[in-house]
Amino acid sequence: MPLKINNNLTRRIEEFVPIKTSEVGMYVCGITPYDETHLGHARAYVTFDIIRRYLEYSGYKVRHIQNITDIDDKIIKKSEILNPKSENTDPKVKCREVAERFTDSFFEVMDRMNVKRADIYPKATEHIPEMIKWIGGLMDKGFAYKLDDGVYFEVAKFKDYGKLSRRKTEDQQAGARVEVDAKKKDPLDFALWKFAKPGEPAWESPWGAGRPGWHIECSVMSTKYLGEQFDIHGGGLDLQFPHHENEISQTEALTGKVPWVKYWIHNGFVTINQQKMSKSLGNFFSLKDIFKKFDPMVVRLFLLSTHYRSPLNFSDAQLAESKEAYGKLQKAVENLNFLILKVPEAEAEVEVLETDDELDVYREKFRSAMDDDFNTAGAIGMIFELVHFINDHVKEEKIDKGSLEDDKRLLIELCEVLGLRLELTQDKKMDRYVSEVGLSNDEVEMQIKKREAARTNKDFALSDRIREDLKKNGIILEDTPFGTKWSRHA
RNA sequence: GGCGCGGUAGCCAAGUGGUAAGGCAGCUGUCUGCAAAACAGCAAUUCGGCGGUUCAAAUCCGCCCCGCGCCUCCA
Repeated sequence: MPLKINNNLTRRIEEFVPIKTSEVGMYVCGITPYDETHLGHARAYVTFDIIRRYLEYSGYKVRHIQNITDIDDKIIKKSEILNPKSENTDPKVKCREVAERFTDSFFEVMDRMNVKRADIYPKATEHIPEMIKWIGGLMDKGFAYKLDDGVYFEVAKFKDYGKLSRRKTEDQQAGARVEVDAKKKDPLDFALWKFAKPGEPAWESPWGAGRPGWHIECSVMSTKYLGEQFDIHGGGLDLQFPHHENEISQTEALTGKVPWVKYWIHNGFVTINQQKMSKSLGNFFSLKDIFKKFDPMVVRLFLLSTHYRSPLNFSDAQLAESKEAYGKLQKAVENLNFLILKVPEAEAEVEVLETDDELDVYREKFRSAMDDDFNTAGAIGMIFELVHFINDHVKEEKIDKGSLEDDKRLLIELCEVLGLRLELTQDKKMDRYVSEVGLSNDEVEMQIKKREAARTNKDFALSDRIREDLKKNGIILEDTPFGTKWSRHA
């Protein structure tokens, strides 16, 4: 079954056919680093991480570019708040400090969420000469004009304006909520270059010192690293208009190559109490705060439990559900690890082969869910069906080590496509546990031996007490036909 | 005013014509010294409402109700 993608440009589910046979160029709109990364950002970047991972799983080589808007009004504003005003400090340096601080923080939380790094993270400030060249080109072609506060793109000159967001200029209530700049030829015209006010960071340009407008960087940097036409461009749904619409206008106006981008993908919002989580409403939760309560993998599972285009409502109760669900996945692996150590090799080759065939069914079901516009919710359902199969399989009398290893391999494989680590987090927990509480593996094993002796002597009061004491220290004991299994739960 | 998303069990959520995945919570049973985990079973006779098309509709069409988003910086 071929991969199908909901293309926001055509508003259709389309078969995915990249421009080059086996390589995919993907550009994702990145952050403006002026504040902590929040759950809404996480949803966007986890979504595109899944798209990238699944494309790679499907055999494509993916070139993933994600920009960092390291200069803009919000960063300037923040630099003035964070640094007490000082005439001696270079505004560019002040802005860079803000951008670097929050960029570092962004990478830290994304790494914890197991989001794969893009191939390149181009920064706006490092592409100023290219942007100036583009703006000059647009001026030469008659798509741009200069006012006393900047250079603007003239929307009326670009006949396809609105093709992504399905907006007609005349239908919009221009100035409904934001005052229209009377000097602009049309309220929809947008800045390509903004002239600097005193004290603002500025770069020289043929039109005057200033900084780039918001949209130009994405056109310039995406085409620089992916070519004048490429496969996928994505970001949050809130970027569709005006940001992506404007990007299309200026790019296609300049290059004349249509379509600039073949597939447009937008992820839905995270909401709180059914309202959009956003900086402007102030109802956002930073990932760092969420991680104080929930493991990053739990957050990831939570984000993937809804299709990427649907709204996703955030609440602690929902995350708590995801935590339980994630625990069930971990439990299955723990269980397999335990049994793999205890169970002998297969006697008959035949049984192993049968298991392989059965496992393939789950892989195929998983793939067909993912092929359907990256239906992670469906794919997770399939993973749980596999877990169910494994838990059932494990109870059979004739289980052998080889088929248990096959079970584990597939479970890990599918979770890995979704970026869900099952074992590593567990290891991290153990490290943390040992360093914080100081109960070593050997000490736990010793307690278990003591308890086993007590059970043999039918001293259940003692054995239960040992189990209780360990539980207070986060060690869970479970008795199985193969002996007592233990695990740590932070 | 324009454009768009959604309404499926107590909660979350897949499913776009063939008779309701999965997760969480709950109940019953099996297993266990007791637990835990797991497994088995129960739980929506039904998919916001009303009509229509069809042998067949959560899925297609029409109308209506409700929640939300974009049109402004935003992932």
